[in-house]
Amino acid sequence: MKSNVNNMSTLPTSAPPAAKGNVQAWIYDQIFAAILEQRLAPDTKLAEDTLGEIFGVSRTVIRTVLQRLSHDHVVEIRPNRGAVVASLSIEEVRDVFEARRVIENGAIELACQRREKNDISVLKSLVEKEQAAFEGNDKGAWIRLSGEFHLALANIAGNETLGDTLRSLVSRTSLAISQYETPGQSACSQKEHFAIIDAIDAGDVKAAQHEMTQHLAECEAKLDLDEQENGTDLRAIFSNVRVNNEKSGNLI
Amino acid sequence: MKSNVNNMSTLPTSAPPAAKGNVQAWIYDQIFAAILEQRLAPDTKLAEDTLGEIFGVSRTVIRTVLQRLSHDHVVEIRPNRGAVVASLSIEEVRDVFEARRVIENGAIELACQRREKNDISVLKSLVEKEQAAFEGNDKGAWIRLSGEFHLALANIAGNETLGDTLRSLVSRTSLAISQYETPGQSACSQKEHFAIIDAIDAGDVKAAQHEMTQHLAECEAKLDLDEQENGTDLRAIFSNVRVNNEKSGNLI
DNA sequence: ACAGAAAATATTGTATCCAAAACAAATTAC
DNA sequence: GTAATTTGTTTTGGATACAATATTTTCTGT
Repeated sequence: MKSNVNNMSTLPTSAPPAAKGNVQAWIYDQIFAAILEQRLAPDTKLAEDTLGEIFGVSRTVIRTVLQRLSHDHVVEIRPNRGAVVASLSIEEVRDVFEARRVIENGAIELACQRREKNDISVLKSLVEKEQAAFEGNDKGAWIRLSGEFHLALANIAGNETLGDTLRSLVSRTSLAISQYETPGQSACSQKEHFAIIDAIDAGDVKAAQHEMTQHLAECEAKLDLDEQENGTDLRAIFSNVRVNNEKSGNLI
Repeated sequence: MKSNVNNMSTLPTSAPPAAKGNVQAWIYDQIFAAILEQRLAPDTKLAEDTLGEIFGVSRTVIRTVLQRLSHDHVVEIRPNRGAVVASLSIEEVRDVFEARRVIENGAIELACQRREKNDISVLKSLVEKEQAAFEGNDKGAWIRLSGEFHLALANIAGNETLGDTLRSLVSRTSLAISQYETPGQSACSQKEHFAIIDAIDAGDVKAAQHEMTQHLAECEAKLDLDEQENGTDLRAIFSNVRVNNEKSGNLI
């Protein structure tokens, strides 16, 4: 009842259609995976009717799936205006990384207390798979496996609540990457992952936390998070400009 | 755009019916508040039809609301068997408190960095309201305000993601209390809240974290979390008993 | 030709309807 | 009388129909 391998919080993969009755879960996974693997870009409209036709179900079930996805912060539902693939503001991306630092360092503390013999080897084999995907240029698999490593870590911590929270944050990190990544910058994070594993293996909480903090900071640094022309800031950028329209006609 | 007072993650209160169009949000708040204030006990069945009649809407909107509540882990939806007020296992309660320790200690670190002049007084007035509710024996308000304090703290930390996560955890804590509280044990947590505030006011991260850890541990200790006869363990408890039915007739 | 208004179209929100599953009751077999 | 099966009722899951709200297109006046 308190094993480390059951009920693991995992990321959706493009699994087979599943048995009957699970259509809903299957569609959920399909859309989720498409977003995480960046086949659906942020702000893409997700019309209920269209999706219903694609998956051969009515709007009803699409609607519940979209609601679940919006709870995961992976799609955004705007009242009366439908759902779109979520788009994170720079502020939100910073928050997500900060939250991850807090939660994952907490998870490390617990993982060091509760780790069992073969936990470390499980982690290592995950990172090896990740490395293979990276070297094979399978970006989708790489992003997914990279997240899977962090979830496996939370899993060793043995706290399902914390694991679920992290799952949501990891998904949003993938979204953030697809939105803000800088072209050539996909460096190998596996080295950092191995460093974290080694510190945990040695039972050195502080060191592991330091590596994790470092790792997350590097991930964030690889993104292009400089404030630039967003729709909302357009006004500020052109604050010096004064145009002759009827409302500001008395100025200048 | 980065104020500490806007977009605060808050607990639902029995607010007025709201404008038109927001019926859904209103019903959500009504049910949520009823659960948090313990007017709806864990495992209470929440039939779609009944709720629809009560609130004068169709099952469709009730279903949406129940789905949202289940995302918050406040109700549980069992496939083909409807929704009930969520009931936490002892394991889950422990996880929730552990997760809160991790997240709230992280929030304290951030709050100490980012606190502004009147943040402390806001916290203090919240705890004073809490004390009033406690002394006035208004248990519903007390539980809500007690949670509100923790959310205000996360709010000062200025990380909305962390705040949302904590909101969910605080709700589940209320549920845990209603399920596992020991009769006479509702001691005043206000003293501990004030201690946390003072430490933050002094900018002493370590001390504040220590107080928080202590506070959460005391809350958890007030609950009756001893393993006892759960339905699942009945079999183990009566493992010595052998009854004469056709299947075990050959034994004894 | 362009801006604004108005009509047409498309999409979401809600209610209702039907099918499938779960639950409760009653009947039957032993 | 008890256990199991069958029947009837209730409740959920999903599809469709209709209403309300956006969005797009067309039309009109300057």
